[in-house]
Amino acid sequence: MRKPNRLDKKAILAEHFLLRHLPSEELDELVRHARVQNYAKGELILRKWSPGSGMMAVISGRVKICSVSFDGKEIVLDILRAGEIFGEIGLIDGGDRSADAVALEPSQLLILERRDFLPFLERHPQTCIKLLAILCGRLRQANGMIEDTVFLNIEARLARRLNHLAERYGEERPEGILIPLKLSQREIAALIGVTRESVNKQLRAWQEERYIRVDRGIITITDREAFEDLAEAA
Amino acid sequence: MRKPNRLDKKAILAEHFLLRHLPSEELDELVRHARVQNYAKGELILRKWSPGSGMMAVISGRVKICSVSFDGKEIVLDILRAGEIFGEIGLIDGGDRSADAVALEPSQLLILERRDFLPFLERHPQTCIKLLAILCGRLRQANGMIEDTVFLNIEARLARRLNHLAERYGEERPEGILIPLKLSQREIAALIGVTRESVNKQLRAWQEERYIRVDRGIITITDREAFEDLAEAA
DNA sequence: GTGCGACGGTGAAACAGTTCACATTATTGC
DNA sequence: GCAATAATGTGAACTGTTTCACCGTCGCAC
Repeated sequence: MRKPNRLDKKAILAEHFLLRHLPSEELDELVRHARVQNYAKGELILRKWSPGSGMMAVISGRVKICSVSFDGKEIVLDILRAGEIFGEIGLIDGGDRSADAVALEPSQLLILERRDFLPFLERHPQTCIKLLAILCGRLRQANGMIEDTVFLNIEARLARRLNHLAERYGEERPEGILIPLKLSQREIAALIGVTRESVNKQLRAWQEERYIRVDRGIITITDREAFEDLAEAA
Repeated sequence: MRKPNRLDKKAILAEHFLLRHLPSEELDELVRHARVQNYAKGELILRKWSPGSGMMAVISGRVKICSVSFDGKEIVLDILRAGEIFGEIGLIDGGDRSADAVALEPSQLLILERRDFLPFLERHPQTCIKLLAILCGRLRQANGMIEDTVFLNIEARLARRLNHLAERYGEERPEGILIPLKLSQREIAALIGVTRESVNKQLRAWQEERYIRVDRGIITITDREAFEDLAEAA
Protein backbone atom coordinates (compact mmCIF):
# COMPACT_ATOMS: atom_id res chain seq x y z
CA MET A 1 0.00 0.00 0.00
CA ARG A 2 1.64 3.24 -1.07
CA LYS A 3 1.72 6.36 1.01
CA PRO A 4 -0.94 8.87 -0.03
CA ASN A 5 0.23 12.40 -0.73
CA ARG A 6 -1.53 15.59 0.18
CA LEU A 7 -3.82 15.56 -2.83
CA ASP A 8 -4.97 12.02 -2.11
CA LYS A 9 -5.75 12.94 1.44
CA LYS A 10 -7.72 15.93 0.31
CA ALA A 11 -9.73 13.79 -2.09
CA ILE A 12 -10.49 11.34 0.69
CA LEU A 13 -11.61 14.05 3.07
CA ALA A 14 -13.64 15.78 0.39
CA GLU A 15 -15.56 12.58 -0.26
CA HIS A 16 -16.54 12.04 3.29
CA PHE A 17 -20.09 12.74 4.32
CA LEU A 18 -18.99 14.78 7.26
CA LEU A 19 -16.99 17.22 5.20
CA ARG A 20 -18.57 17.04 1.79
CA HIS A 21 -19.91 20.58 1.78
CA LEU A 22 -16.66 22.32 2.69
CA PRO A 23 -14.94 24.74 0.34
CA SER A 24 -11.56 23.79 -1.02
CA GLU A 25 -9.46 26.09 1.17
CA GLU A 26 -11.04 24.73 4.30
CA LEU A 27 -10.20 21.22 3.25
CA ASP A 28 -6.60 22.24 2.71
CA GLU A 29 -6.50 23.39 6.28
CA LEU A 30 -7.63 20.00 7.51
CA VAL A 31 -5.35 18.10 5.16
CA ARG A 32 -2.31 19.80 6.62
CA HIS A 33 -2.98 17.99 9.86
CA ALA A 34 -4.51 14.73 8.70
CA ARG A 35 -2.32 11.66 9.06
CA VAL A 36 -2.66 8.37 7.21
CA GLN A 37 -1.74 5.07 8.79
CA ASN A 38 -1.81 1.41 7.80
CA TYR A 39 -2.82 -1.49 9.98
CA ALA A 40 -2.33 -5.21 9.45
CA LYS A 41 -5.13 -7.74 9.73
CA GLY A 42 -5.89 -8.35 13.39
CA GLU A 43 -3.92 -5.34 14.57
CA LEU A 44 -5.24 -3.37 17.52
CA ILE A 45 -5.96 0.21 16.46
CA LEU A 46 -7.41 1.61 19.67
CA ARG A 47 -7.44 0.06 23.10
CA LYS A 48 -10.31 0.57 25.49
CA TRP A 49 -9.50 2.91 28.40
CA SER A 50 -6.45 4.31 26.64
CA PRO A 51 -6.40 8.11 26.50
CA GLY A 52 -7.91 8.99 23.16
CA SER A 53 -7.84 12.23 21.34
CA GLY A 54 -8.15 11.52 17.63
CA MET A 55 -10.87 10.47 15.28
CA MET A 56 -10.31 7.94 12.49
CA ALA A 57 -11.87 7.56 9.07
CA VAL A 58 -11.64 4.25 7.24
CA ILE A 59 -10.04 4.71 3.83
CA SER A 60 -9.91 1.01 3.03
CA GLY A 61 -10.36 -2.26 4.88
CA ARG A 62 -12.71 -3.18 7.69
CA VAL A 63 -12.59 -2.28 11.37
CA LYS A 64 -14.52 -3.77 14.26
CA ILE A 65 -15.39 -1.80 17.37
CA CYS A 66 -15.56 -4.22 20.25
CA SER A 67 -15.14 -4.78 23.94
CA VAL A 68 -13.82 -7.83 25.76
CA SER A 69 -14.85 -8.90 29.24
CA PHE A 70 -12.37 -9.91 31.93
CA ASP A 71 -13.12 -13.57 31.15
CA GLY A 72 -12.63 -13.28 27.42
CA LYS A 73 -16.16 -12.88 26.17
CA GLU A 74 -16.41 -10.40 23.32
CA ILE A 75 -19.14 -8.04 22.17
CA VAL A 76 -18.87 -6.31 18.79
CA LEU A 77 -20.58 -2.94 18.80
CA ASP A 78 -20.05 -2.15 15.15
CA ILE A 79 -18.20 -3.12 11.99
CA LEU A 80 -17.05 -0.26 9.79
CA ARG A 81 -16.03 -0.08 6.18
CA ALA A 82 -14.49 2.50 3.86
CA GLY A 83 -16.04 5.94 4.23
CA GLU A 84 -17.15 5.48 7.83
CA ILE A 85 -15.64 7.10 10.90
CA PHE A 86 -15.00 5.99 14.47
CA GLY A 87 -13.32 7.26 17.61
CA GLU A 88 -15.28 10.49 17.40
CA ILE A 89 -16.23 10.29 21.07
CA GLY A 90 -12.64 10.69 22.15
CA LEU A 91 -12.33 13.51 19.67
CA ILE A 92 -15.16 15.45 21.20
CA ASP A 93 -14.98 14.87 24.92
CA GLY A 94 -11.32 13.98 25.14
CA GLY A 95 -12.13 11.06 27.43
CA ASP A 96 -10.68 7.56 27.31
CA ARG A 97 -11.57 5.19 24.51
CA SER A 98 -14.86 3.48 25.20
CA ALA A 99 -14.02 0.32 23.26
CA ASP A 100 -11.30 -1.50 21.34
CA ALA A 101 -10.91 -1.04 17.60
CA VAL A 102 -9.34 -3.89 15.60
CA ALA A 103 -8.53 -4.13 11.90
CA LEU A 104 -10.41 -7.11 10.44
CA GLU A 105 -8.40 -6.81 7.22
CA PRO A 106 -5.34 -4.85 6.19
CA SER A 107 -6.73 -1.35 6.58
CA GLN A 108 -5.77 2.21 5.84
CA LEU A 109 -7.02 4.90 8.18
CA LEU A 110 -6.98 8.65 8.16
CA ILE A 111 -6.45 10.24 11.53
CA LEU A 112 -7.60 13.68 12.66
CA GLU A 113 -6.30 14.93 15.97
CA ARG A 114 -8.45 16.64 18.55
CA ARG A 115 -6.20 19.65 18.86
CA ASP A 116 -6.54 20.28 15.12
CA PHE A 117 -10.14 19.36 14.59
CA LEU A 118 -11.81 20.95 17.59
CA PRO A 119 -10.90 24.54 16.63
CA PHE A 120 -12.00 23.66 13.13
CA LEU A 121 -15.38 22.53 14.46
CA GLU A 122 -15.85 25.81 16.28
CA ARG A 123 -15.49 27.65 13.03
CA HIS A 124 -17.77 25.31 11.06
CA PRO A 125 -21.17 24.89 12.65
CA GLN A 126 -22.43 22.98 9.63
CA THR A 127 -19.82 20.32 10.16
CA CYS A 128 -20.60 20.36 13.84
CA ILE A 129 -24.25 19.68 13.15
CA LYS A 130 -23.38 16.84 10.81
CA LEU A 131 -21.27 15.33 13.53
CA LEU A 132 -24.24 15.68 15.86
CA ALA A 133 -26.30 13.72 13.35
CA ILE A 134 -23.70 10.96 13.22
CA LEU A 135 -23.72 10.67 16.99
CA CYS A 136 -27.51 10.54 16.97
CA GLY A 137 -27.33 7.61 14.57
CA ARG A 138 -24.91 5.82 16.88
CA LEU A 139 -27.16 6.48 19.82
CA ARG A 140 -30.20 5.08 18.05
CA GLN A 141 -28.20 2.01 17.13
CA ALA A 142 -26.93 1.52 20.68
CA ASN A 143 -30.37 1.91 22.19
CA GLY A 144 -31.73 -0.58 19.69
CA MET A 145 -29.04 -3.02 20.70
CA ILE A 146 -29.96 -2.65 24.37
CA GLU A 147 -33.60 -3.32 23.59
CA ASP A 148 -32.75 -6.34 21.49
CA THR A 149 -30.56 -7.96 24.10
CA VAL A 150 -33.09 -7.38 26.86
CA PHE A 151 -36.28 -8.20 24.95
CA LEU A 152 -35.41 -10.88 22.42
CA ASN A 153 -34.23 -14.47 22.35
CA ILE A 154 -31.31 -15.62 20.26
CA GLU A 155 -33.35 -16.50 17.20
CA ALA A 156 -34.91 -13.04 16.90
CA ARG A 157 -31.69 -11.22 17.74
CA LEU A 158 -29.73 -13.10 15.15
CA ALA A 159 -32.45 -12.60 12.55
CA ARG A 160 -32.52 -8.86 13.21
CA ARG A 161 -28.78 -8.55 13.06
CA LEU A 162 -28.58 -10.41 9.77
CA ASN A 163 -31.35 -8.20 8.42
CA HIS A 164 -29.40 -5.13 9.47
CA LEU A 165 -26.27 -6.36 7.76
CA ALA A 166 -28.30 -7.22 4.68
CA GLU A 167 -29.80 -3.73 4.57
CA ARG A 168 -26.50 -2.04 5.10
CA TYR A 169 -24.21 -4.14 2.96
CA GLY A 170 -26.43 -6.65 1.14
CA GLU A 171 -26.12 -7.45 -2.58
CA GLU A 172 -29.04 -8.72 -4.66
CA ARG A 173 -28.57 -12.22 -6.10
CA PRO A 174 -30.95 -14.48 -8.00
CA GLU A 175 -31.17 -16.81 -5.00
CA GLY A 176 -31.67 -14.03 -2.45
CA ILE A 177 -29.77 -11.23 -0.73
CA LEU A 178 -26.11 -11.91 -0.09
CA ILE A 179 -24.17 -10.45 2.82
CA PRO A 180 -20.69 -9.80 1.43
CA LEU A 181 -18.85 -10.07 4.72
CA LYS A 182 -16.79 -13.09 5.55
CA LEU A 183 -17.73 -13.62 9.16
CA SER A 184 -16.90 -16.67 11.25
CA GLN A 185 -19.63 -18.00 13.51
CA ARG A 186 -17.55 -16.74 16.40
CA GLU A 187 -17.65 -13.21 14.98
CA ILE A 188 -21.39 -13.41 14.38
CA ALA A 189 -21.83 -14.59 17.95
CA ALA A 190 -19.88 -11.58 19.22
CA LEU A 191 -22.14 -9.29 17.19
CA ILE A 192 -25.12 -10.27 19.30
CA GLY A 193 -23.32 -11.24 22.49
CA VAL A 194 -23.97 -14.99 22.61
CA THR A 195 -21.86 -18.15 22.27
CA ARG A 196 -20.72 -19.48 18.92
CA GLU A 197 -22.43 -22.79 19.67
CA SER A 198 -25.79 -21.06 19.88
CA VAL A 199 -25.17 -19.30 16.58
CA ASN A 200 -24.11 -22.56 14.98
CA LYS A 201 -27.29 -24.32 16.02
CA GLN A 202 -29.49 -21.44 14.86
CA LEU A 203 -27.83 -21.08 11.46
CA ARG A 204 -28.05 -24.84 10.99
CA ALA A 205 -31.76 -24.82 11.82
CA TRP A 206 -32.38 -22.00 9.33
CA GLN A 207 -30.52 -23.86 6.63
CA GLU A 208 -32.77 -26.87 7.27
CA GLU A 209 -35.78 -24.62 6.80
CA ARG A 210 -34.25 -23.08 3.64
CA TYR A 211 -34.35 -19.58 5.10
CA ILE A 212 -30.66 -19.03 4.44
CA ARG A 213 -27.76 -20.56 2.54
CA VAL A 214 -24.20 -20.52 3.85
CA ASP A 215 -21.21 -20.85 1.57
CA ARG A 216 -17.80 -20.69 3.22
CA GLY A 217 -18.94 -18.22 5.84
CA ILE A 218 -20.84 -16.04 3.36
CA ILE A 219 -24.52 -15.95 4.21
CA THR A 220 -27.32 -15.49 1.70
CA ILE A 221 -30.84 -14.84 2.93
CA THR A 222 -32.99 -16.91 0.56
CA ASP A 223 -36.38 -16.48 2.19
CA ARG A 224 -36.50 -12.82 2.91
CA GLU A 225 -40.11 -12.76 4.01
CA ALA A 226 -39.85 -15.52 6.56
CA PHE A 227 -36.80 -13.70 7.80
CA GLU A 228 -38.49 -10.38 8.37
CA ASP A 229 -41.18 -12.18 10.34
CA LEU A 230 -38.51 -13.69 12.53
CA ALA A 231 -37.00 -10.27 13.13
CA GLU A 232 -40.31 -8.67 14.03
CA ALA A 233 -41.79 -11.32 16.32
CA ALA A 234 -40.36 -12.13 19.71
CA MET B 1 -47.87 25.03 39.79
CA ARG B 2 -48.00 28.58 38.48
CA LYS B 3 -47.17 29.51 34.94
CA PRO B 4 -43.62 30.88 34.60
CA ASN B 5 -43.24 34.21 32.86
CA ARG B 6 -40.53 35.23 30.44
CA LEU B 7 -38.04 36.12 33.14
CA ASP B 8 -38.45 32.79 34.85
CA LYS B 9 -37.88 30.97 31.60
CA LYS B 10 -34.78 32.98 30.98
CA ALA B 11 -33.45 32.17 34.41
CA ILE B 12 -34.07 28.49 33.81
CA LEU B 13 -32.32 28.50 30.47
CA ALA B 14 -29.43 30.54 31.81
CA GLU B 15 -28.83 27.98 34.52
CA HIS B 16 -28.65 25.09 32.19
CA PHE B 17 -25.27 23.59 31.47
CA LEU B 18 -25.87 23.65 27.76
CA LEU B 19 -26.49 27.37 27.63
CA ARG B 20 -24.66 28.70 30.63
CA HIS B 21 -22.06 30.67 28.69
CA LEU B 22 -24.50 32.55 26.47
CA PRO B 23 -24.82 36.34 26.61
CA SER B 24 -28.09 37.78 27.78
CA GLU B 25 -29.44 38.88 24.39
CA GLU B 26 -28.92 35.41 22.96
CA LEU B 27 -30.91 33.92 25.79
CA ASP B 28 -33.72 36.34 25.11
CA GLU B 29 -33.86 35.02 21.61
CA LEU B 30 -34.31 31.48 22.85
CA VAL B 31 -36.80 32.45 25.52
CA ARG B 32 -39.10 33.93 22.92
CA HIS B 33 -39.62 30.43 21.56
CA ALA B 34 -39.32 28.28 24.64
CA ARG B 35 -42.55 26.75 25.90
CA VAL B 36 -43.25 25.44 29.41
CA GLN B 37 -45.56 22.53 30.04
CA ASN B 38 -46.75 20.55 33.05
CA TYR B 39 -47.21 16.82 33.24
CA ALA B 40 -49.01 14.73 35.83
CA LYS B 41 -47.43 11.74 37.52
CA GLY B 42 -47.46 8.79 35.16
CA GLU B 43 -48.29 10.91 32.14
CA LEU B 44 -46.74 9.99 28.81
CA ILE B 45 -44.59 12.85 27.55
CA LEU B 46 -43.16 11.31 24.41
CA ARG B 47 -44.18 8.10 22.66
CA LYS B 48 -41.66 5.92 20.89
CA TRP B 49 -41.94 6.09 17.08
CA SER B 50 -43.95 9.29 17.18
CA PRO B 51 -42.53 12.05 15.00
CA GLY B 52 -40.37 14.13 17.27
CA SER B 53 -38.96 17.53 16.72
CA GLY B 54 -38.43 19.19 20.05
CA MET B 55 -36.03 18.87 22.92
CA MET B 56 -37.13 19.02 26.55
CA ALA B 57 -35.38 20.23 29.68
CA VAL B 58 -36.59 19.15 33.10
CA ILE B 59 -37.43 22.15 35.26
CA SER B 60 -38.85 20.12 38.12
CA GLY B 61 -39.92 16.53 38.73
CA ARG B 62 -38.49 13.28 37.39
CA VAL B 63 -38.77 11.72 33.96
CA LYS B 64 -37.96 8.19 32.87
CA ILE B 65 -36.83 7.31 29.37
CA CYS B 66 -37.98 3.79 28.61
CA SER B 67 -39.08 1.29 26.05
CA VAL B 68 -41.68 -1.44 26.31
CA SER B 69 -41.60 -4.72 24.41
CA PHE B 70 -44.62 -6.15 22.61
CA ASP B 71 -45.20 -8.49 25.59
CA GLY B 72 -45.03 -5.78 28.21
CA LYS B 73 -41.46 -6.09 29.45
CA GLU B 74 -39.93 -2.70 30.16
CA ILE B 75 -36.40 -1.37 29.98
CA VAL B 76 -35.55 2.01 31.49
CA LEU B 77 -32.71 3.70 29.66
CA ASP B 78 -32.39 6.68 31.96
CA ILE B 79 -34.01 8.63 34.74
CA LEU B 80 -33.70 12.41 34.57
CA ARG B 81 -34.08 15.13 37.15
CA ALA B 82 -34.20 18.91 37.17
CA GLY B 83 -31.53 20.48 35.02
CA GLU B 84 -31.18 17.55 32.64
CA ILE B 85 -32.36 17.38 29.05
CA PHE B 86 -33.85 14.67 26.84
CA GLY B 87 -35.32 14.26 23.39
CA GLU B 88 -32.28 15.90 21.83
CA ILE B 89 -31.98 13.15 19.24
CA GLY B 90 -35.26 14.15 17.66
CA LEU B 91 -34.15 17.74 17.84
CA ILE B 92 -31.03 17.08 15.84
CA ASP B 93 -31.91 14.47 13.27
CA GLY B 94 -35.64 15.11 13.15
CA GLY B 95 -36.32 11.38 13.26
CA ASP B 96 -38.95 9.57 15.28
CA ARG B 97 -38.64 9.29 19.03
CA SER B 98 -36.39 6.40 19.96
CA ALA B 99 -38.08 5.70 23.30
CA ASP B 100 -41.00 6.65 25.53
CA ALA B 101 -40.68 9.40 28.11
CA VAL B 102 -42.91 9.24 31.19
CA ALA B 103 -43.25 11.64 34.11
CA LEU B 104 -42.45 9.75 37.33
CA GLU B 105 -43.75 12.67 39.37
CA PRO B 106 -45.68 15.83 38.59
CA SER B 107 -43.13 17.50 36.34
CA GLN B 108 -42.56 20.79 34.64
CA LEU B 109 -40.71 20.77 31.34
CA LEU B 110 -39.30 23.42 29.08
CA ILE B 111 -39.66 22.69 25.39
CA LEU B 112 -37.46 23.95 22.58
CA GLU B 113 -38.61 23.29 19.05
CA ARG B 114 -36.35 22.10 16.28
CA ARG B 115 -37.30 24.91 13.93
CA ASP B 116 -36.25 27.46 16.54
CA PHE B 117 -33.23 25.77 18.00
CA LEU B 118 -31.49 24.42 14.91
CA PRO B 119 -30.84 27.86 13.38
CA PHE B 120 -29.68 28.94 16.81
CA LEU B 121 -27.21 26.06 16.90
CA GLU B 122 -25.77 27.06 13.55
CA ARG B 123 -24.96 30.46 14.92
CA HIS B 124 -23.49 29.16 18.20
CA PRO B 125 -20.75 26.59 17.66
CA GLN B 126 -19.92 26.61 21.35
CA THR B 127 -23.40 25.44 22.19
CA CYS B 128 -23.17 22.93 19.39
CA ILE B 129 -20.01 21.48 20.85
CA LYS B 130 -21.57 21.26 24.28
CA LEU B 131 -24.44 19.36 22.76
CA LEU B 132 -21.91 17.05 21.15
CA ALA B 133 -20.42 16.42 24.56
CA ILE B 134 -23.82 15.57 25.99
CA LEU B 135 -24.43 13.07 23.21
CA CYS B 136 -21.02 11.55 23.84
CA GLY B 137 -21.96 11.04 27.45
CA ARG B 138 -25.17 9.32 26.42
CA LEU B 139 -23.25 7.12 24.02
CA ARG B 140 -20.77 6.07 26.67
CA GLN B 141 -23.63 5.27 28.99
CA ALA B 142 -25.45 3.24 26.34
CA ASN B 143 -22.36 1.28 25.39
CA GLY B 144 -21.70 0.58 29.04
CA MET B 145 -25.23 -0.72 29.38
CA ILE B 146 -24.74 -3.06 26.43
CA GLU B 147 -21.55 -4.42 27.94
CA ASP B 148 -23.17 -4.89 31.33
CA THR B 149 -26.14 -6.81 29.99
CA VAL B 150 -23.98 -9.05 27.83
CA PHE B 151 -21.11 -9.65 30.25
CA LEU B 152 -22.54 -9.60 33.74
CA ASN B 153 -24.97 -11.60 35.86
CA ILE B 154 -27.78 -10.01 37.80
CA GLU B 155 -25.83 -9.50 40.98
CA ALA B 156 -23.07 -7.51 39.29
CA ARG B 157 -25.44 -5.55 37.08
CA LEU B 158 -27.60 -4.52 39.98
CA ALA B 159 -24.56 -3.58 42.05
CA ARG B 160 -23.18 -1.44 39.25
CA ARG B 161 -26.48 0.27 38.68
CA LEU B 162 -26.91 1.10 42.33
CA ASN B 163 -23.36 2.41 42.40
CA HIS B 164 -24.13 4.63 39.44
CA LEU B 165 -27.22 5.99 41.09
CA ALA B 166 -25.25 6.54 44.28
CA GLU B 167 -22.54 8.45 42.43
CA ARG B 168 -25.02 10.54 40.52
CA TYR B 169 -27.61 11.27 43.17
CA GLY B 170 -26.26 9.82 46.42
CA GLU B 171 -26.33 11.67 49.75
CA GLU B 172 -23.86 10.98 52.54
CA ARG B 173 -25.40 9.64 55.74
CA PRO B 174 -23.83 8.34 58.96
CA GLU B 175 -24.89 4.81 58.08
CA GLY B 176 -23.75 4.97 54.45
CA ILE B 177 -24.68 6.55 51.15
CA LEU B 178 -28.37 7.07 50.57
CA ILE B 179 -29.98 7.01 47.14
CA PRO B 180 -32.73 9.63 47.35
CA LEU B 181 -34.98 8.12 44.70
CA LYS B 182 -38.11 6.31 45.62
CA LEU B 183 -37.94 3.34 43.28
CA SER B 184 -40.11 0.25 43.44
CA GLN B 185 -38.43 -3.09 42.87
CA ARG B 186 -40.28 -3.22 39.58
CA GLU B 187 -38.67 0.06 38.51
CA ILE B 188 -35.25 -1.11 39.60
CA ALA B 189 -35.77 -4.31 37.63
CA ALA B 190 -36.61 -2.30 34.52
CA LEU B 191 -33.41 -0.31 34.99
CA ILE B 192 -31.33 -3.42 34.38
CA GLY B 193 -33.79 -5.37 32.27
CA VAL B 194 -34.62 -8.28 34.58
CA THR B 195 -37.69 -9.44 36.53
CA ARG B 196 -38.77 -7.85 39.77
CA GLU B 197 -38.54 -11.26 41.46
CA SER B 198 -34.84 -11.44 40.71
CA VAL B 199 -34.30 -7.95 42.08
CA ASN B 200 -36.26 -8.80 45.18
CA LYS B 201 -34.15 -11.86 45.91
CA GLN B 202 -30.91 -10.00 45.33
CA LEU B 203 -31.84 -7.02 47.49
CA ARG B 204 -32.96 -9.41 50.22
CA ALA B 205 -29.67 -11.30 50.07
CA TRP B 206 -27.71 -8.05 50.35
CA GLN B 207 -29.74 -6.95 53.32
CA GLU B 208 -28.89 -10.28 55.01
CA GLU B 209 -25.23 -9.57 54.40
CA ARG B 210 -25.62 -5.98 55.67
CA TYR B 211 -24.41 -4.49 52.40
CA ILE B 212 -27.51 -2.34 52.07
CA ARG B 213 -30.47 -1.13 54.07
CA VAL B 214 -33.90 -0.57 52.53
CA ASP B 215 -36.44 1.74 54.11
CA ARG B 216 -39.74 2.11 52.26
CA GLY B 217 -38.10 1.75 48.86
CA ILE B 218 -35.23 4.08 49.69
CA ILE B 219 -31.92 2.23 49.49
CA THR B 220 -28.84 3.06 51.54
CA ILE B 221 -25.56 1.41 50.68
CA THR B 222 -24.06 0.64 54.07
CA ASP B 223 -20.99 -1.36 53.04
CA ARG B 224 -19.64 0.68 50.21
CA GLU B 225 -16.44 -1.31 49.83
CA ALA B 226 -18.07 -4.70 49.52
CA PHE B 227 -20.33 -3.07 47.03
CA GLU B 228 -17.63 -1.75 44.78
CA ASP B 229 -16.12 -5.22 44.72
CA LEU B 230 -19.43 -6.61 43.58
CA ALA B 231 -19.60 -4.05 40.80
CA GLU B 232 -16.09 -4.74 39.60
CA ALA B 233 -16.06 -8.53 39.64
CA ALA B 234 -18.12 -10.62 37.25
C1' DG C 1 2.42 -33.61 1.55
C1' DT C 2 2.09 -33.18 6.37
C1' DG C 3 1.07 -31.01 10.47
C1' DC C 4 -1.27 -27.50 12.97
C1' DG C 5 -4.46 -24.24 14.44
C1' DA C 6 -8.85 -22.27 13.45
C1' DC C 7 -13.51 -23.25 12.23
C1' DG C 8 -17.81 -25.83 12.15
C1' DG C 9 -20.83 -29.34 14.14
C1' DT C 10 -23.23 -31.68 17.96
C1' DG C 11 -25.14 -33.85 22.17
C1' DA C 12 -25.39 -34.05 27.37
C1' DA C 13 -25.26 -31.75 31.59
C1' DA C 14 -25.32 -27.63 34.28
C1' DC C 15 -27.10 -23.26 35.44
C1' DA C 16 -28.93 -18.61 35.72
C1' DG C 17 -32.91 -16.41 35.46
C1' DT C 18 -37.84 -16.53 34.41
C1' DT C 19 -42.43 -17.90 35.22
C1' DC C 20 -46.01 -18.96 38.12
C1' DA C 21 -48.59 -19.24 42.14
C1' DC C 22 -49.60 -17.52 46.30
C1' DA C 23 -48.96 -15.08 51.02
C1' DT C 24 -48.00 -10.88 53.30
C1' DT C 25 -47.42 -6.03 53.91
C1' DA C 26 -47.74 -1.01 52.44
C1' DT C 27 -50.04 2.74 50.29
C1' DT C 28 -53.64 5.21 48.25
C1' DG C 29 -58.23 6.99 47.38
C1' DC C 30 -62.57 7.96 48.98
C1' DG D 1 -60.95 4.22 58.55
C1' DC D 2 -61.49 0.82 55.36
C1' DA D 3 -61.52 -1.19 51.02
C1' DA D 4 -58.96 -1.46 46.99
C1' DT D 5 -54.71 -1.63 44.91
C1' DA D 6 -49.91 -1.85 44.53
C1' DA D 7 -45.65 -3.52 46.29
C1' DT D 8 -42.92 -7.05 48.50
C1' DG D 9 -41.55 -11.76 49.71
C1' DT D 10 -40.73 -16.57 48.48
C1' DG D 11 -40.55 -21.43 46.94
C1' DA D 12 -41.03 -24.81 43.01
C1' DA D 13 -41.06 -25.88 38.33
C1' DC D 14 -39.47 -24.66 33.96
C1' DT D 15 -36.58 -23.12 30.09
C1' DG D 16 -33.21 -20.93 27.06
C1' DT D 17 -28.58 -20.54 26.90
C1' DT D 18 -24.08 -21.73 28.26
C1' DT D 19 -20.56 -24.88 29.24
C1' DC D 20 -18.04 -28.74 28.18
C1' DA D 21 -16.29 -32.44 25.69
C1' DC D 22 -15.43 -34.21 21.59
C1' DC D 23 -15.28 -34.96 16.37
C1' DG D 24 -14.33 -33.94 11.67
C1' DT D 25 -12.89 -30.60 8.19
C1' DC D 26 -10.78 -26.79 6.07
C1' DG D 27 -6.94 -23.74 4.88
C1' DC D 28 -2.34 -22.36 5.41
C1' DA D 29 2.74 -22.73 6.50
C1' DC D 30 6.81 -24.94 5.78
